[in-house]
Amino acid sequence: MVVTRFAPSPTGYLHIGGLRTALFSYLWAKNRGGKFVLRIEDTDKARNSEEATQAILKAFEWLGLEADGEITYQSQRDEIYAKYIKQLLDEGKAYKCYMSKEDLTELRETQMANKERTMYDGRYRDFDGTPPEGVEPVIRIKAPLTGEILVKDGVKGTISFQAEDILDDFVIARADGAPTYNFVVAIDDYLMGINEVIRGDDHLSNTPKQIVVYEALGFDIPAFYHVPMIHNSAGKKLSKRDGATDVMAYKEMGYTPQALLNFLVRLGWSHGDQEIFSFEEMIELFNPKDINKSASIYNTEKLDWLNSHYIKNTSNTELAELLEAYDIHLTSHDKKEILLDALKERAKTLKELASLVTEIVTTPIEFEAKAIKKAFKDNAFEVLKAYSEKLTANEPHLPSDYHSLMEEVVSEMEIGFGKIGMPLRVALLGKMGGPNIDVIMAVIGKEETLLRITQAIEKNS
RNA sequence: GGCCCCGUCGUCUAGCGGUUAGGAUCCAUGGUUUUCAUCCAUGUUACAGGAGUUCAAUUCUCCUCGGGGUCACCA
Repeated sequence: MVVTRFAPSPTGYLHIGGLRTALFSYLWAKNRGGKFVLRIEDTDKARNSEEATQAILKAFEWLGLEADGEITYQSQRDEIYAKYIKQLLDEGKAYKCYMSKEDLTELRETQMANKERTMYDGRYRDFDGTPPEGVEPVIRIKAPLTGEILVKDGVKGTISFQAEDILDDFVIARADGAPTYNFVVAIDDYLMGINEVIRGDDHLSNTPKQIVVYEALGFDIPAFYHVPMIHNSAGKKLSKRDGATDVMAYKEMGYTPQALLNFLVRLGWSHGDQEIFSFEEMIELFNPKDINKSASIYNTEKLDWLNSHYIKNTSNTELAELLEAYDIHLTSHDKKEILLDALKERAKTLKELASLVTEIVTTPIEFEAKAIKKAFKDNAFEVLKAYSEKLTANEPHLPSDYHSLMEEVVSEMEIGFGKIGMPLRVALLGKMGGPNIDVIMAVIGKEETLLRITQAIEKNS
């Protein structure tokens, strides 16, 4: 069974890049009928926070990505790691290194000065003398010093590293006994049964080290898929400094989970020419072998397009519910269908949709100068008054009712349609643009329409 | 700097030796619309460069250039 994972360190909110690799992992697990598990890498106590973990979980919940099984917290697994450290020590595959931090720094500086590769010199690798006083040792793993390490990657192909280029006896446990990242990752992935690792390609150069751990412990090596980074417009790795990378910020901006997921799945992955994917289709069609090799630049133009697409294709009932979050209460409005049908094709985000609704249901307080100049000229007020009289004498309900009355005025006064449309529009909204006026009137009703016409004439006479 | 990865329209991408190099987005223009938006149509724009291999290279190889990632007792 395929088991994939997402393993964030809880140092902040869930960001776009993390979400994409999580999505890929989730999709692949579900495609294979396998499991997607979550592991919180919270070994760095200074930088981690419980709020960050909760923020990540909340984002997952919003997007409908549910992890299978219990969440694993590395901070609760010290005993497990200690056991494996002891095992390697006992087997002579790891050793205690008594080199002080100062000596290490000095060594590194010397190497840098000589333009050599900075690496541990292995001075305690075969040490069997008396340890120096007062130094708490770190544990180092005996890494192969020569030979080739192959990383079989499902995205990039097989990558060859030379041990002498990249490896030294790296630390697996700090002086305080805390295990290090490359060590625990390998152990956890193995113990959690993870056999397909999908992660950012910034981890590619860590992989040989993890392979060293896998091999020292006799673990099976999982399949790796290193997905390319998402870059900012400057072409650099997307970071929290780039703004708008908090997944939950997209909720606040009025994006739907469906649009965000669709946008992200197409960043670095494609299925022919298809652009729109339902969640079910993503699961059915996703395969990590189709992931691109090259990084992509983060640009939200397409997200806006997708979001408006999904808004247009969302039922009015559901939209009304989503708008509750913006303090717009339409769920029991009798003209809900008419209103939302007219507005949903003009909004890129739910937030925009909310403000469009507000614009219509709110009586205008101000009138745009440009609009007044263009609409309230000639006999505009005469036309508006004529329309008011028509309204008063009738009981219109549907947009078509209001429209018919406009037609009557037009034909009786022998004017063009624009002569009534424009002034009426500005009287109703205080500005140009917007949905059909008959729709607006049907939504706000006869009384409100009359009121707005009256006030428009009063305020602009 | 060492090591590793990458390089098709501005952006997201299709392509897997022979294509008028396709789609989407963006932008522009036209049509529809009383307005705006939607929608429809049309259009501009790309194989980083240079050597090979081949009858034929966007596609395979090498080099150059460019970009990125990574080099901790962080994860």
